[in-house]
Amino acid sequence: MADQIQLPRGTQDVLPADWRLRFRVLDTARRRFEAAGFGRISTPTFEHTELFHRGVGEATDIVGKETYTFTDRGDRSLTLRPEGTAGVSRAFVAGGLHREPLPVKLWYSMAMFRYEKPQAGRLREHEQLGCEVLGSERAAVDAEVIAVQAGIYRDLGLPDLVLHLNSVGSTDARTAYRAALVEYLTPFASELDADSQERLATNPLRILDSKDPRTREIVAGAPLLPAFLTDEDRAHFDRVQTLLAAAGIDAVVDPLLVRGLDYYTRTVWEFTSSALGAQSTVGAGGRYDGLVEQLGGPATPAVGFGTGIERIVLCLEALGQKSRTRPVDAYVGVAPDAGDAAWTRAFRITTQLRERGRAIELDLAGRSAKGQAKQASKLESSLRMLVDDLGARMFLRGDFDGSDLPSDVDAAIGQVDAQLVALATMPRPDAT
RNA sequence: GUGGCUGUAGCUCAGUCGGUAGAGCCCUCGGUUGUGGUCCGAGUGGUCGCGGGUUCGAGUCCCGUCAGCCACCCCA
Repeated sequence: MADQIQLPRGTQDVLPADWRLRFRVLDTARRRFEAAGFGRISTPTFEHTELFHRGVGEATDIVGKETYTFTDRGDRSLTLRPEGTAGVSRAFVAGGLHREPLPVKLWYSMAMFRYEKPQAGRLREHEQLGCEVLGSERAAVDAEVIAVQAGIYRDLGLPDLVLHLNSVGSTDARTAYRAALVEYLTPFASELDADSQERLATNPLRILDSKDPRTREIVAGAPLLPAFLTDEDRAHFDRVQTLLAAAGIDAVVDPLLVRGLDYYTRTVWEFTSSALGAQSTVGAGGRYDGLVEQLGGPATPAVGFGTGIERIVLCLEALGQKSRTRPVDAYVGVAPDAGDAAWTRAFRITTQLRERGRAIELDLAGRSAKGQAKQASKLESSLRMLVDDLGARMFLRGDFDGSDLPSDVDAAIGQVDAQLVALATMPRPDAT
């Protein structure tokens, strides 16, 4: 055998068994989004590199050191999307959605790419589910987006979730705060950890997030962002909290919460779960009132969130949850010593029952009669057919002889279908 | 990017002091059973992540490398 080709680092195959839980996540999200009036959107997997530089910010880790950037054969610089908001905002303008009744509500589920050191819950290619609402600065939009996100988690039954909430203020407030923070921190510059020293110049707000003990001591005495919020910012944030409370959603206000992307303004939040370990963020979001304009569109306030599907699945698995496959309605097998006529008959029965919407498993493995019976049981089929050259017999669970089906295929199918209807209205007999 | 732990069958793992690889599950077949559960038996399946080194001999010891995991970092 030739050498096996390994998975690229930080990627994964999603096998049928994995898809069962993922489908549940996607179905749940779709239901929640549609109930709230969201339409689905997809954007390209790669964009012009400039989109992320301008939109997300060159000083951010995600764009500064984690992108997959390449030059294509036409000498264009392209980047695999590391997050969803920039692309959706671009599409909002390019697709003329800004001329539709505002706000426009969009949801997506798309792969994201970040060159990071892989760990559980941290992949180089991962899938993010998320939404963006563009065209309204009302606090009700922030609260609605958070409520949809919380609703998805609640429907899925995610354990131990905590919503951390903060307001980073409007652009003016942030500029003023940033200046004050730099002024406070500069005398301590040599005592800060290396990363924070660098950020003093590039992205001082992120220093608030540092876990370095000495940096934290210094940060403890720093001016706090809430003091710099404008009256409008404060009123907006209060309103968001009031609405969340009205929706029965608990939130912990965390004045040190700062998000890693440059475009956030005002409300920012993060859902964490103790089930996840170090990568504890299940999903996070925020308002980004300046982004669309920065990308060349009309001034458009907006809010959104993203949540990692793999991390949700990890939470569900921590609960010991496994999703079951749909039980098959009937199992069709061909008698081991039968010939082509029997296979043709079995194939007709199978395809025609499927036309009626039945889930039918045809024994393509050519199992023994006993093997067929075992397999039918494993698939939770309570009805089984054994087809030979002359006709077919139908067995119910525990049935010894089976009953002969009409040799006419259409009549046989009608009889099987009627039996399935009858079984559906009866309690399923338990295996003994 | 920094530090640490771990890589043996499709899965979960055992493998002693270095002596040419095992179990359970899964899958297929057979037996038992008023026949699809139970139980019993058989079979399929592995260059021990990969590459070097030490040795008469390496799954086992050493070095490198790749990958996963944990913490940092970052974040969903």
